[in-house]
Amino acid sequence: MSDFELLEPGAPWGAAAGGADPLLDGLNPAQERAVTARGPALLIVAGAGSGKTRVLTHRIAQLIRDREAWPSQILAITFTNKAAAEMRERMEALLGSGVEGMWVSTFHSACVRILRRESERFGYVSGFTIYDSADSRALLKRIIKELDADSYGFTPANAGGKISRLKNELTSVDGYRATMNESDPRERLFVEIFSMYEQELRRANAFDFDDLIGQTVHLFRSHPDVAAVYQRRFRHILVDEYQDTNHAQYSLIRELTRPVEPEQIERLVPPVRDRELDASGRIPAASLTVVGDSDQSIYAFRGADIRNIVEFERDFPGAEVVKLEQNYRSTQNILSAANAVIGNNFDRQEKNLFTTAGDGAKIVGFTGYSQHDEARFVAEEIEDLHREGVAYGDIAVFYRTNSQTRALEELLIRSAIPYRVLGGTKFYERAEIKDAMAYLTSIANPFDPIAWSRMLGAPKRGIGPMAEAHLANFQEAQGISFHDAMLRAAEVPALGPKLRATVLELGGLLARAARMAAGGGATDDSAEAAAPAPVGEVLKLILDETEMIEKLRARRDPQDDARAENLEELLAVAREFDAKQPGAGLVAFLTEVSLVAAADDLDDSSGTVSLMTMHTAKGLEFKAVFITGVEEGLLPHQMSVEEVGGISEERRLMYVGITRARERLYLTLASTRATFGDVSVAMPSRFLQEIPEGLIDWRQSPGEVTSRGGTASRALNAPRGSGFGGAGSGGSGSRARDSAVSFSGGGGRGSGAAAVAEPASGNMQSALDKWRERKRLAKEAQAAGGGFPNLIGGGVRDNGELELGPGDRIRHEEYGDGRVTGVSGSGSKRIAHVVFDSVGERKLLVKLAPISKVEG
DNA sequence: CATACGTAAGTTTTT
DNA sequence: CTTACGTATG
Repeated sequence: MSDFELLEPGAPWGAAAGGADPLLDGLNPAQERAVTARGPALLIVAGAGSGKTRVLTHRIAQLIRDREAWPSQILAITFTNKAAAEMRERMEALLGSGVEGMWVSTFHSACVRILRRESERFGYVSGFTIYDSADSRALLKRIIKELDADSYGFTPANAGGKISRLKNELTSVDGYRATMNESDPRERLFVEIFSMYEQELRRANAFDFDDLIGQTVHLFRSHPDVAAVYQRRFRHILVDEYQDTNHAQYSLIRELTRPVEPEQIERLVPPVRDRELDASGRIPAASLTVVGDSDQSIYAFRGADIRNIVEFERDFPGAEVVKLEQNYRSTQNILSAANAVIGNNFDRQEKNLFTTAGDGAKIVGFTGYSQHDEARFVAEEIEDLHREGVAYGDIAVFYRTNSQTRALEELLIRSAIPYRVLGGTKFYERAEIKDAMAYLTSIANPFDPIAWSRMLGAPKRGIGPMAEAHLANFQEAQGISFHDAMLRAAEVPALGPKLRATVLELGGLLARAARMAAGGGATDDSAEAAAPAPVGEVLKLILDETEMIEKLRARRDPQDDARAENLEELLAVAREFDAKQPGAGLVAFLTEVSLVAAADDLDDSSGTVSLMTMHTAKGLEFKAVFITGVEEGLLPHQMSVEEVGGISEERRLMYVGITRARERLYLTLASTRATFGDVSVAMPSRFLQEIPEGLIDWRQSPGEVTSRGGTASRALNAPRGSGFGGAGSGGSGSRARDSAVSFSGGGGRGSGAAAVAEPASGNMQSALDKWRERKRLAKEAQAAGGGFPNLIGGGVRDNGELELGPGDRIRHEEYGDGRVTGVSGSGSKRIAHVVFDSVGERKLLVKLAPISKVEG
């Protein structure tokens, strides 16, 4: 085993180096204990930013360095693939060599790996497809239609949700049938759907997401000899984010940490040596380390069970618990806010994060009139931060729901701020990408009806539902693959000569591509026994032969151009995969694509602002963080308000968001929010009131902004009563900047009119200026067609041809007049640098900014 | 069988 | 305001 080479003599450090262990250098006592503790089980309660990744990597490094374990005996479970890659990298840096054989991966990746090795044992083939939620829904749609279950209120979404929940609880069809209410016809129908769904998955040689975990557990339970292989191999199992494990994942860990009984031992290969055994003749259970923080449990909706961590000591007798409470990430102000918010959850263990980093800047609060106003503030602040020297890559914008990205993106584009949206409508969810991927999936798994059916229809080639049904019937009757069925299209009488030719041609293409992908067998026209072709080449063949890209380009919809580009991007991704993992093969590529998580897209070196949901943000950190939409109904989300424990979970989400920030934290909201057509009133989130007043510097407090969203003048005269208690309404820390005006002192709540009527406590002149400014903005917004002070006019602007050069005077709808100092970039990405008379320097995307040239 | 157009419905968070 | 789905038309 090459593992021995890890410990080269003369390595810069080592256990024998004398004096302090470099792996413990700079750790606090709790962290040190978490690294050095040995025993059957260890729970590391790691508050946000307490250095748990460091502890985890150092712990593993120590195990390997001191020869307590080979890398191949370690299984480390992380929450995302990116975290896994990072951990592996840090480990290699610590040990100064590779860590081949060590499994560092997500639950899902680890399980796929096991299933691919062992799938034959229960009737699957190694090339099985992994169905994403869309595929599952497609399958359920057919089933529900076939059973006429929609008249009972079943939809692919609700049935899929219920099945997913059951699978996370490891409940099988039979298990559910045994406990259900027999007299409820709806229940019986559901069992029918569930049962058919499982049957179809099996026929399709496919697993859904939840199966990956559940079937692995099932495999271990039904095949103790298989389980023994992994129980013996993994001597140290480490699980990160343990608070978000569900029952299936918990059970998997349980299975893996069982001792190997004597009756399994003799069959193990390579033979078990005596020193692997304990006194009772068993291979002792693996040592388990879990890291988690129950305050950061935010995945209850997908079955995460907080009890897994709360009851850890009961589950694993002899467990040691180490608490990490010192925070190395955030300033005291940020931590105080986080502690204050989470302190309102009643059912938690008392825990207080502290830091020695100092107070730092105050948290900045801002209330916009609309989400556009809010987004504008975010964009401006990002520009200011950037001017201060904060890199774009150190800034993140969080939100509760993906739909909030729209307004933010619009403003970021116009401000020429480079940004990236993580998650959301992901690349691999785009129709054209799924179309192309369907070919690859079908090649890897010719029994997959979902991929096959998608492939038939894209691009359009005259094969419709009828032809598909005939072929599918033939396939089923013959018990052959879809590909073979296509090659025998001549035996399907219902197909006309034209269709038959089309089907045969497509079948031929698939056969050719499949031979390429499989390699090995010499084909009739080439004598050499080829190695499996790179994925990129297979995909290239598909794209060329189907002319998917050309067909898109031939249309004149500009959206189709973007789709064509996406396909080219996919080809680049495939080639990159080939270069990175030569010879890994098609199935490996498909697996990787299936299991990418939203946060995996994050590229630290990209130099862009990152936009993401607060769920995606878990485990990440940024120098500056904006939490947007801090409103009742959004955060906490309306849906969660009625759920039991919903508010607590939302509060944890807020806590996770706050604790991502290292130095600067912004909390923003809007007083009105547009959904669909109309505008609804938004009230400040209850979580805002839980943050001590003195921690927040309100640039514009909720009290200053009407909840009625009329014109600006009405806004100023409207009564305050937005339902917001005293907590933030008295922003005292007004900075001398354009949008910062404090109208009232801290106790000014309840006075009928804001601003103009009560300028005494503020600065009369600035209040009046502000009022004029708002009025002007409101007028402009109305002229632009909005019924309320939507500060951005509707419609897509295109200044494409606008010629600008240094010295030109321009007028901006929002910032007023200014002078161009320079233009950079080219084409649609031309950026004008403008010094505005009112707000100073701004960078604007010429194509989209609301500007016009002023005759000079 | 494909396209074009109309209408209805729907927005929590994700591996 | 979008997206998905159904219907009428080529």
